[in-house]
Amino acid sequence: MDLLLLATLRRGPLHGYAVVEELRGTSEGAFDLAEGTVYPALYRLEAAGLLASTWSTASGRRRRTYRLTARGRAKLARERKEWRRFAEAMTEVVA
Amino acid sequence: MDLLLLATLRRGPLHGYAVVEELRGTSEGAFDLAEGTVYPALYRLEAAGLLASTWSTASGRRRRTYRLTARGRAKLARERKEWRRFAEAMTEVVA
DNA sequence: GGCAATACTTTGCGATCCGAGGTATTGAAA
DNA sequence: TTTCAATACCTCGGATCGCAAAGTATTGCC
Repeated sequence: MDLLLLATLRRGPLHGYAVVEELRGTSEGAFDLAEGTVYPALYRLEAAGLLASTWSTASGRRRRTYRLTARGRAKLARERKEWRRFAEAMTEVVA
Repeated sequence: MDLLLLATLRRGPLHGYAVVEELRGTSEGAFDLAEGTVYPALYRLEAAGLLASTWSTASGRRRRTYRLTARGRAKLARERKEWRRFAEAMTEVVA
């Protein structure tokens, strides 16, 4: 989840709902994450200092927009490495 | 976990402890799973009818040897497909 | 005799995913 | 004009699960 969210925000800030839709889109439905999953995960990442958020209003709806912090970018880099290592090991075992 | 264990047993039966060692080996330490993880997972898979086990004794030590059932093989095939789909989606998002 | 390795078991904590329900606003359809 | 889908957020509770930790028992080496 952490990697998923950090990666989704790597191209620029997005608000929570947009993150959900982005993930539904780019993964062709493979990651159809419930809001009850994504929102708490975003809070967690912000609490950990990996994301920062700001409130705004667009067409009468309040939005909370998240962006990567420096630590978030560093974490993303680590997580990507870890994912590659994991995927390789899986391929090795499952092959 | 399920995929990991089913895949490890696809070449033939192994007893629990051997499964742990096998996973440590083929993944070059990437999957250093605690026994408290593997044994309960094996019980779960057996309870689900995906594995079957038989007791034996080798050099004074009792062993529980697991093998894939027909349903286990079917499950393995499904899980492999699912893994590939997941890995592709991850690559798409993380790329 | 002691200690590492083999082999299996159980308990309990912490993390986390998700379904389900809730609030509020906008805009289009009926 | 009322209703409903879509947008956008929040929160609770159940269920699962990985793992650390501790325990039992045997063999075999030092």
